[in-house]
This record gives sequence, structure tokens and C-alpha cells, in this order.
Amino acid sequence: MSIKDNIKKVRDNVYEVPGSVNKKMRASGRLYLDDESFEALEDGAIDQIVNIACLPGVHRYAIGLPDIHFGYGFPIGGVAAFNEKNGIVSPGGVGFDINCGVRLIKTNLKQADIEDKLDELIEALFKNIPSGVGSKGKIKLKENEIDDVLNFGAEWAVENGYGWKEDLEVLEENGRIKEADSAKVSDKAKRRGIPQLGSLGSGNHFLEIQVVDEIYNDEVAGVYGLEKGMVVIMIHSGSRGCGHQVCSDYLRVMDKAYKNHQIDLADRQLACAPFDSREAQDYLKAMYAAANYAWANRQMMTHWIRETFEDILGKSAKDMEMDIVYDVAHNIAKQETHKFKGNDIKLVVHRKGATRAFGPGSEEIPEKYREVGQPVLIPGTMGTASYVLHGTQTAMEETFGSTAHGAGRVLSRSQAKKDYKPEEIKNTLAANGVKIRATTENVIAEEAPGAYKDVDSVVKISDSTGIAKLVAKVKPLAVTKG
DNA sequence: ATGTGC
Repeated sequence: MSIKDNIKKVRDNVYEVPGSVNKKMRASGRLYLDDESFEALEDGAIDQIVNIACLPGVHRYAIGLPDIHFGYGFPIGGVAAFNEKNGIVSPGGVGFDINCGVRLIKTNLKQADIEDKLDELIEALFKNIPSGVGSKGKIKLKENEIDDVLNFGAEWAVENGYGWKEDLEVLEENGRIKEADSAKVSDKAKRRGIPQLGSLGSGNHFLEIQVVDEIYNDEVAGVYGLEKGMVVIMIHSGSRGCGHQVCSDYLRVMDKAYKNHQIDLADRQLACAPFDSREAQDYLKAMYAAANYAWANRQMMTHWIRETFEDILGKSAKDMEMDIVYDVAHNIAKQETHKFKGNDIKLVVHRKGATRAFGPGSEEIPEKYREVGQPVLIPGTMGTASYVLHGTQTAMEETFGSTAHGAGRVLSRSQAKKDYKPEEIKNTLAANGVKIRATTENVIAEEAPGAYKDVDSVVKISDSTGIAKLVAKVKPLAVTKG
């Protein structure tokens, strides 16, 4: 008997986990999957959806997105919203890499403009943007400056010469959540954050030079400033050791808190506290601070990417129109107001491996994108395509304005190393015309595309269910890996 | 993801 026997299909590519599977459930679950990925999904990830649906104040349903897979407490590729009145906040619902996210930068260059400079460009990017496990940034942050980074995020970066003032307009939250409070971040997290600011990280984090390969929606692509054949740059990076430490610190706090507040948990990894408790409020302020760190981090890398293109191509970044298209968070919880049965409900929306996909008219998105919905950036795996989608009204109604964030892992790192040889992967990439520069051979095997679910199908399910709609496909020309 | 184990 599998938990899947209890699940019924609601409509094409949407499954429901009934609230009756377990007596403790306070809501039902929803899974956005096609039949094939539903069959392939591990029961453990569905168990996690059931566990979340048992948490206090869970609103409507616990959601599994097309890239759902088993994670720490909460699945990755999931959304859960908890009512501020009687609900909880949980670090496991955000994950370790707070504000791991994606930024897309456009140019006015065509592939032909950079073709003979591509080797030089990727080599210089690899050199100018520190990457790898434990990598350190190249700036020397003063002890007291880390508080400004945590409290002001990308604003701090721009004020300190990293990038343009107008960059801030096209970042989720304008690159700074004002409720952040560095006083709630431990000294240990700050100590880890200080040397790492302005670095890419490792694993599936990357920096890619890409070309727009296909346009699915001319109108929206036009609004986002994208056209076929355009060279773009994508950054996939997070809050490094700083966010990791904030998560670890508050998991410990919450492990005590849930007992003190007498919250019944199906899994200790769901450790949480009531929204209005001191523990939850402290976590939110610290988590927002780590999110700000990640926005500052991507902002600094943006600056060095522009400098690198200027150096190699001999034109100014302004002349190359290296504007940011958008920047999205993939791991974050936010206080948001959502409509339900005609009422405004205040929720803490936990997105773990999920992209905000606010639809047309949302005041939270830049004015220039408001008529078409926000850009949704979904990275592929090494050497494969990435996608730009737009947020929709359907997402607002069904998924708290959220959609998938990428290709979920299907092989563990160790398994990937057994199954793939770095040399093979490099040859395959080369055959597809993709250049790669990585810190280690190891990471190339660990990040083999075969170790991940196909991003194309993830995006297709998002598009067909309407929780985000396709705008453009971009394909890599060259990639750097940490 | 991560000073890739406390």
C-alpha cells in the first residue's frame, strides 16, 4: 500500500492529497505533476506534504510543485502558507541556502559579437568572480560593515559602488527586506559571511553566458527586453555560509520552541514556532537579513560581470545595455496578503525551491512589468537550457503566486560521481558548443545533467497548469562552476 | 546548499 493510492487527480497535471489521509491533517495537499513524474515521485516527498498539512494554521493546502523532491522536513519544490493569526514559521520551510536565487542580465550583443572572445570572457569571469567551496570574496569588509550588508542588502552594494541605482528597481523586494535585523544574526553567521561576500559558491550554483534561443511570447518578451539571439548572463547563487549558519542557529532555537509551545509535529525537522512568538519573529528578522546578504552578493557579482565584459569587449556596460531583467529568490518565507473567498488573509508564505510568480497587477512587482506579471527565472542544469516565464492570475489563485524553481536532483552527489566521468560530461558539453570552467573535476560529475530531472518537463507542467507561462528559452554558451 | 560530519 502506497500513499499514492489515496491520491486523486483533480485535473490535468494536478493531483490532490485528501485531508483525510491522516487524522491530524488540517488541510489537503496539491501536487503539480504530470503522470510520469507522479509515478516517479518518491513516497517520502508526499509524506512530507502530508506532514506540512498537519501544521498549525496551514492555509488551504500544502503544495508540491513540478520539481518536488524529498528535503529536510519540507520537500524542495514546495510552498506552504501559514495564517499569521494561528500559524507557525519554520526554518525547514525555507531551507539552508536562504535566498538562493537567480538573476538575469541582458545585453544588446548578439552571439556573433562575442564568439571569438568567449574563451577569454569565461576565463576572466572565472577569475573575477570567486567561486568554490569555502571561497572568499575579493573585498575586505570591515567588521561593522556586515551589519549594513545584512540590513540594507543590494542597497548597500549600490551605495558602495557595485552597480547602478536603477538595478534596485528590478530585484524582488528591491533587493532589501526592510524588516531584516542584523542584531538577530549570530556572530558566527556574521564571521562566516564577512569573507565570503561577493562569491558564487559551489554545487549547482553557476554563472552562465547564454543566448536567447526561443521566444514563446513576443509581447511579454518585449516588455522584459528580451529578443531571440540576444546574449544574456545568468547568476545562480545564494547567501553562502552566512545563510547556512542562520538556518542552523534557528533550527536549534525552534527545536526548543516547538516543545515549549506544545506543537505536535510528525517530524522533528519541521521544528517551528507560532508566528507571534519571540522565536518566530527573531528567525524572520535573521532570515530576512540573510536574504539581504544574498541580494548584496548577486549585486556585487553583477558589477564584476559588467567590468569583465567592459575589459574584454572594450565597450562600456551602459553601451552594451547590460541591464538587469530581474532577480528572484528561490528559498525564502515572506509575509504576504492573499485573497481567499473575497477576504484578504495575512500569511507567511514559505517557498522552498519555489519561485514567486506574481501575476499582472501585483503592486509588489516593478511598474514596467506590472501589466504582464513578474519575470520568473528557472535555471536548468549545467549545459542545459534555462527558462524565463511570467507570473499569472492562476498562480495567485492556486499556489500563493508561486511556481517551480528548476530541475530537482534525482541522483545524490555520491551516486552522480559513480555514474558519470567528468571527461565524458566535458566532451558532451563541448559537442554542444558549451564551454565550461570549474574549480574541480568533481563538481562536473556531481552536477552532471543526468543527475537532475529534466527542466524542460518541469517548465512544461508549470506552463500547462498555468501557474506560470512560458516567455523565453535561453541556452548556455559558457558556464563557470564553483 | 554547506568550513560536503558534531
